[in-house]
Amino acid sequence: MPSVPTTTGYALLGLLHVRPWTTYELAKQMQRSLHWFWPRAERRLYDEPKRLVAAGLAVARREHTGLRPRTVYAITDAGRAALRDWLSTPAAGRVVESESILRVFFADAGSLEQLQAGLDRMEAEAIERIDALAGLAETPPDDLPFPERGHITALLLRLLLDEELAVLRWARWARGTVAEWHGAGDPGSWDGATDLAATAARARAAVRGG
Amino acid sequence: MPSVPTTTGYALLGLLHVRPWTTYELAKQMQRSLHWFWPRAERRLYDEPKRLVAAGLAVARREHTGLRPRTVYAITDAGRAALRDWLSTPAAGRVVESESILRVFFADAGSLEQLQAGLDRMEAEAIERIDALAGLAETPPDDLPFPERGHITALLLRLLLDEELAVLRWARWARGTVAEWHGAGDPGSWDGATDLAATAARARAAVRGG
DNA sequence: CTCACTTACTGCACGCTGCACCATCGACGA
DNA sequence: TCGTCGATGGTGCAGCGTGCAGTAAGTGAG
Repeated sequence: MPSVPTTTGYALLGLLHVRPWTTYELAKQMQRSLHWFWPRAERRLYDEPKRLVAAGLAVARREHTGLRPRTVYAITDAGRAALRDWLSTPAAGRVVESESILRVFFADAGSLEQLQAGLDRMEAEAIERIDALAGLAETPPDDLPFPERGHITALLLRLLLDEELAVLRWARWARGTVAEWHGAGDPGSWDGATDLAATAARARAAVRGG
Repeated sequence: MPSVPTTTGYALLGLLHVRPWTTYELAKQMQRSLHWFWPRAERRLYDEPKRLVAAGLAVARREHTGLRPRTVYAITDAGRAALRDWLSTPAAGRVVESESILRVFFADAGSLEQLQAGLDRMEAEAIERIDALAGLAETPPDDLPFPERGHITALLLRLLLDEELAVLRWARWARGTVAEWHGAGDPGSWDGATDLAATAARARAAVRGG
């Protein structure tokens, strides 16, 4: 028996709370917005709504475009109630998965050039993501699909942009730092311990300084 | 046929490159370090090394503690070569999964109190993680398990701490901001659009300013 | 009319998780 | 000496989730 609903189910329910969508629209919307903090493959979005319907949290309506069928999902009152309740339950912790960081962690198994290429790639990825997020942020309020949700979008985009900026700044700093190393396993005269102590002190101060 | 090896397989191979480990030690080590950027359940670490052995990238040695058997894994030359080659392949993009952010995104389906509790929870989680990371960072160099890898640890801890600090600062700012809202769906007189435009401009400037 | 792109899905192998379950070892106190 | 508790060292299984291949119809540009 599946655990009705999963977090992904609630994510879909949240979208349905805004308005009804076809499965395809749900999938696209997922890529455009939820993708940044709840990435799920398109494949998932063809099974999950069926479970919401089975649980009575949504209803499906079969429609047609010419001969081609399509399914439109809408939230039910039970669905709205479930969504509201879910917002009070404890959230799972934040998860970061990064192959790039993993490669940095094992950099001493390879060459300095490999490490530098990885850092360049991380900087480029951060810039790409910042460009995309800034593009979303610069959408004039009149063009927003759901202007009544603009304040929430503003809140979130600031978080996402700040996270990416932290990665970007780090990548540039790291690139400059490793440029002075003698190899991936040999930092030359760079004093990592002192730098790290300063970082830790800065972090402790930020925590206190709240 | 499995795709030998998966990224998790290379992660294990990277650990074996440092020294041989028992499965149990691999699992614990995974929780302590890789967990921050390549989280995998302990369960996985009992199957994955077997595949490395099957592929000839590692060897297993059965040992005994009294009657209880245990398996010690070590990397092979083929394993070292595979790891080196992997470091040159393109990395998958960074993935962030956060139920907390998801709940903020759908905050207008609930109450202002629910949103505020979520933000408090995010701040607390960030502080927890910063404490843990700062604790690692403050380990005196003499106590490091692998002092020859200290420069890499210093690089990484700075990234992880900077990311968490960005979340912490945002959570505090967001908490102050929503305190003036009239409801989760009603920002009162708060001008999110202007704030967002400023954030976007700041981000664009940071990208250029490299 | 053709071709490329979008819309709208299904099947399947495999990665991965969480939980339940099993068993031994070592240290500690009653 | 016995009980028991935490660390060690695993396996089985249901179910979530991904990526890719495959199928098919609508739509617009040239």
